[in-house]
Amino acid sequence: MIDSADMPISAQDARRFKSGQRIHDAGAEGPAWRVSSGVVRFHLIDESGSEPLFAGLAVGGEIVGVEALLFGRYSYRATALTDCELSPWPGGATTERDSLLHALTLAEHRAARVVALRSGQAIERIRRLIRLLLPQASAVARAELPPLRDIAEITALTAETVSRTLSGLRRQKVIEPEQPRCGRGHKSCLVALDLLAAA
Amino acid sequence: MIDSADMPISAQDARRFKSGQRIHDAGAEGPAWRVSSGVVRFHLIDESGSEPLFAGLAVGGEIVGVEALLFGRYSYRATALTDCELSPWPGGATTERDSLLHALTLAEHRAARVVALRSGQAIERIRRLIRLLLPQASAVARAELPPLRDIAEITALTAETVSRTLSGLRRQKVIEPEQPRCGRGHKSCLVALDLLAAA
DNA sequence: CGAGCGATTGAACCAGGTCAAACGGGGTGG
DNA sequence: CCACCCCGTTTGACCTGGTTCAATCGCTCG
Repeated sequence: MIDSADMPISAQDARRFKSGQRIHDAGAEGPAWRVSSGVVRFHLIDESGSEPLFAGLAVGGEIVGVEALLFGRYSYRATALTDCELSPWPGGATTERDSLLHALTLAEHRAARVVALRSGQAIERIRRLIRLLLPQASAVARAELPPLRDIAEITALTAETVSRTLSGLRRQKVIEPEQPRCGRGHKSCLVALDLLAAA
Repeated sequence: MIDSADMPISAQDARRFKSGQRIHDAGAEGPAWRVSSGVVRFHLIDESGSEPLFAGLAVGGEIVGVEALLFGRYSYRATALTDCELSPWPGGATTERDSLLHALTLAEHRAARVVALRSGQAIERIRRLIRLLLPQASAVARAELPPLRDIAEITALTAETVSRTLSGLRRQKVIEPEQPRCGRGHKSCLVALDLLAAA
């Protein structure tokens, strides 16, 4: 009612997270969320105290944290891979049944997506990930890349390999430097899609 | 009514598929299914005519082919990785809402599972896959492995590497030979779990 | 300015890929 | 019944893409 004029439906209590920010932690309580934009990354917290394992990605439209609706607690840690916006789910006006089925359909694609990000040579994996990070569709687009160690974790490569691969892409003018080196605030180079189609 | 005496609830029209058998094809019409036992493998049929790409696995309890409920057609090809049993979904007595939420929760784990199968060294991947193929829980268990090329595809290795790795495991008595070499009917070696815990 | 952290770059190494050959069992046809 | 073929598996030799280890750079923040 109050401020929902130009927002997507039922986004009144949307929450925004900046790249790298924690969304929820494994074992914590909270609602399920619908991703309205951006990319969310999941971690499986290993019981044996070792560091969290990459466990998946969710993109716009998908639901995260459903298990909390059934069991009361999240199973995974979720962090924002890119800046993103989430709203509590289910929410608003959609028919619940269709909403659920749609969510389930999207969830089926999640596995295929991460598989693709770990298939083929380093350069193919990274191109696919960059594509995923770009705002959909548009033939030429820009996006800010996450820290190399995150890219490495998702693609099952090392940060060094990612760096070398990105350098190659930069040399071929597939992506633009724009911030070649980084300091504390993790921001990496921007990307131009152009040639990326040939993945 | 004829043969449903000792079957699980709502499994009247369960269908059994033998390892390697096609369950449904991308673009075909049909119901969604619930996997009651066994492991189902998905393929994404590449539009450009190349061979199908591995796109995920579903295990007991999960729902496959939901997209057909919304769009009328399957998005993936599904084949039986192990002998398995499916029944049309939704079916029977469960509260539909809970059933959907549960399905959605399981779907969230699918991505984590395939990621794990493509993480770490060859031997770890294969151990994880074997674990997945074994009937749950039981400390010592047996299962028949799929053809090496299937294992290779799932773990993002080559059939040669899989063969060498399995030979190693056989040498270490982690798995048992039982059918070391194979002919036309693809049946591979059987497995004993015992040492598999140390994955 | 100095510390800290991520990115970059180089050099050596190795796990796994690639190519090729041989094997073995089941199925098929004679 | 036997010979042959097909196909998945096994094994070897070699090669390479990516990892590992380590040094350096650059930016940001204190």
